[in-house]
Amino acid sequence: MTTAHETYSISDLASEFDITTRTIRFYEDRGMLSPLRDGQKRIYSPADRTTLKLILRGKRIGLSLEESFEIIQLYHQSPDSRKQLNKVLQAIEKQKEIITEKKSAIQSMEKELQEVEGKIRSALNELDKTP
Amino acid sequence: MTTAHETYSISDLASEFDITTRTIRFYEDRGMLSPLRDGQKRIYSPADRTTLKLILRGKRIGLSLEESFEIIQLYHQSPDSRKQLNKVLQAIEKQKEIITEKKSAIQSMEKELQEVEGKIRSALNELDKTP
DNA sequence: ATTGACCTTTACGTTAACGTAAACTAGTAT
DNA sequence: ATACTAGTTTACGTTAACGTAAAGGTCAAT
Repeated sequence: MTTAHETYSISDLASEFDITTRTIRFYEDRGMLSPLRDGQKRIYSPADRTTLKLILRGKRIGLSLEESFEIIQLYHQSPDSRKQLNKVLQAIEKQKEIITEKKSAIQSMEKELQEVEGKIRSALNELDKTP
Repeated sequence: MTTAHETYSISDLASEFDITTRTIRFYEDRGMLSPLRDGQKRIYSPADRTTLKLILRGKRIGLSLEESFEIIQLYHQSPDSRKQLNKVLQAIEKQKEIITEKKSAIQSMEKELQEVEGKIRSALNELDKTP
């Protein structure tokens, strides 16, 4: 079974994720992407694409690039020693806490939005009763 | 039944939420807080405190101050006309979509973190088998 | 009356995360 | 040959969200 070995140009990724090429180069500057080169041109692998996806997903839930990068490094790394493995486990626990905190913030917000919605809807119902 | 009518100084709120007074004044500058005054001093009500809490919660899930403010205005407003009520309903739907999007981003991230954790744990188990 | 704790306004400085423009290159199309 | 399209580097500019003084007011306590 061979892998497709797909590649992407910088504008491929830019248009797919609706960002500018400047943004992608900026992430590279920050050490978060290291695409291959065809002469001068950057060639992105599926792994690069995944990295980019993770960065953008992190942003959407309020992670800084630095924080997203920490998580990404957890993926792209295969530690061997017990010591290394345990370090990674600790890092994962830390990230899970952060995520848990965000989850609860979102849940509160969702709950309150629904409360407000309920009030609005009953106000509308009142208006319907006695027009 | 009387309400306690509690008040807070700026540093009360700053220390409670672990932010600086500068931050609180900045939010006021942006029109998100409008505390009463005792002479020069700012006096914050429980409603102000709630507003601040909502701002900070918004931040934690990646909302800009502007976006948080939109949500806050949904709370602190009591519209009367059917037209107004429907507008608010639309705004709520919009916010719920945003929140839903963030929820799914968080869930993906949580899921993947647990996958990585699983791999690490089984790698540790392997090491335990043949030491 | 002076120290200290807290408050105020005003204003320039900083960081993250890009935006924007200039000047250049390399391949493709007419 | 020329023009177009997509890419490149370099570098100054911008916005959001505060940080960090500076200079001063107010009130209680020593």
